[in-house]
Amino acid sequence: MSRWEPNARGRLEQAALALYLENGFEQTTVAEIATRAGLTERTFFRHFADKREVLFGGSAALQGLFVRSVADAPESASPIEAVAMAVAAAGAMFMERDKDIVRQRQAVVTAHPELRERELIKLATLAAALADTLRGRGVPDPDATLAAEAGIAVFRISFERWMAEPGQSDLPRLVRDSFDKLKAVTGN
Amino acid sequence: MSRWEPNARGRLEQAALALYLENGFEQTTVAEIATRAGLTERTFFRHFADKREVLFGGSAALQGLFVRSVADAPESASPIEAVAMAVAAAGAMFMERDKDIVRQRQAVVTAHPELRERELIKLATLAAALADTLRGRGVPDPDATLAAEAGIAVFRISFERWMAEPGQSDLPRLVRDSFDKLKAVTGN
DNA sequence: GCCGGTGATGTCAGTTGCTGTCATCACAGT
DNA sequence: ACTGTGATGACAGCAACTGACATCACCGGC
Repeated sequence: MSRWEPNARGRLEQAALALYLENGFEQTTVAEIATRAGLTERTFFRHFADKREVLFGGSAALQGLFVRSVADAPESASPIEAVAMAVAAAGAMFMERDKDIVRQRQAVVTAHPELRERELIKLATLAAALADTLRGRGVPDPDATLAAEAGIAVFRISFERWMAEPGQSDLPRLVRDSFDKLKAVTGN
Repeated sequence: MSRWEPNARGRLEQAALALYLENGFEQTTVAEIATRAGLTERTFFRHFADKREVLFGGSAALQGLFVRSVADAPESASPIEAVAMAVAAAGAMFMERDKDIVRQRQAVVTAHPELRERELIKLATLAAALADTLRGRGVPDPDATLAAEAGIAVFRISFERWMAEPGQSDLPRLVRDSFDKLKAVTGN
């Protein structure tokens, strides 16, 4: 038997989500999270920069998927098409997960402004990375930034609608619909 | 002579901006800000909810201007046109201010992730208010949300470009250009 | 099979953001 | 002159976060 139980980070994430759901974000203390995970407060801060970050462990992987999708899009694809493919791919990724857990996490985040702040900066960082990848494909600014920001906006809106729907609705399809709506709204 | 110097709030705002510029955001303590303003830490927190909020005193007025502009747009205006008018009006407002101070404030905000978080949630709130006003004009979702989000994205990008330019460039014009670019990028 | 390095954790003390509570006292209205 | 009010100060306290140092199973080399 090893000295420590494995997956300390995962245990902290689970404990945090559970406690945030049960008692609310501000009411739960980092010490409580750590204790429930069988660790100490200091160890929590070795795994996560702050009390909010524990809910955003997956953002790096999401950004990687986004960036790879844009980079791998066919040369012939326009900027907005490349972005749309990436957003659809990200949507597909979310559909592979347990929707209840995704929903729980999202409920906590949207219920607490401090967590919404963190989510917004994650999405902004994602948009910046997307724009950067587009520039790498030779797309000039402001086109690159605009396409990236528009893509993230569509992603957010589609994700929200997906959460709101009860069954196993098709997220990539919602994404495509929202892109069409955006096209219509911006000028036709 | 009155018991207290007038404009405590304004003094706190000035002191905070100066200290954030001189020493950085994390390095300056609230006690220092209060002392420079001739007040106490406790009084700071009576005027501002937290250490970040002191830089965002103008956001309520900005949101008011946005919402009023959309509400007052002619009935014949499409959602995106109404939003574009509001963004242009906001741009005009910024041009009436001392660009150096605006630039200083923005430099501090963009240099510190915590402050960027706060800025992002202010803009998100603004977008939500905008969407709400559009719905009040009879625009259904997701069109209202998409138009609002697109408008805020354009605002952000135009504002950034305006900050980057040296002279007294025309912000409302940058806004119109960005809207045209968005239209082109999304495929129209 | 022992041995020193390593990495994840624990312990503890300290700073700072932020809050609750009560006291103070110029000012305005009566 | 009397009293209520509002902005402030004073003080105590909690929780987030950090730095410094100790511990000790495990791993690789010998």
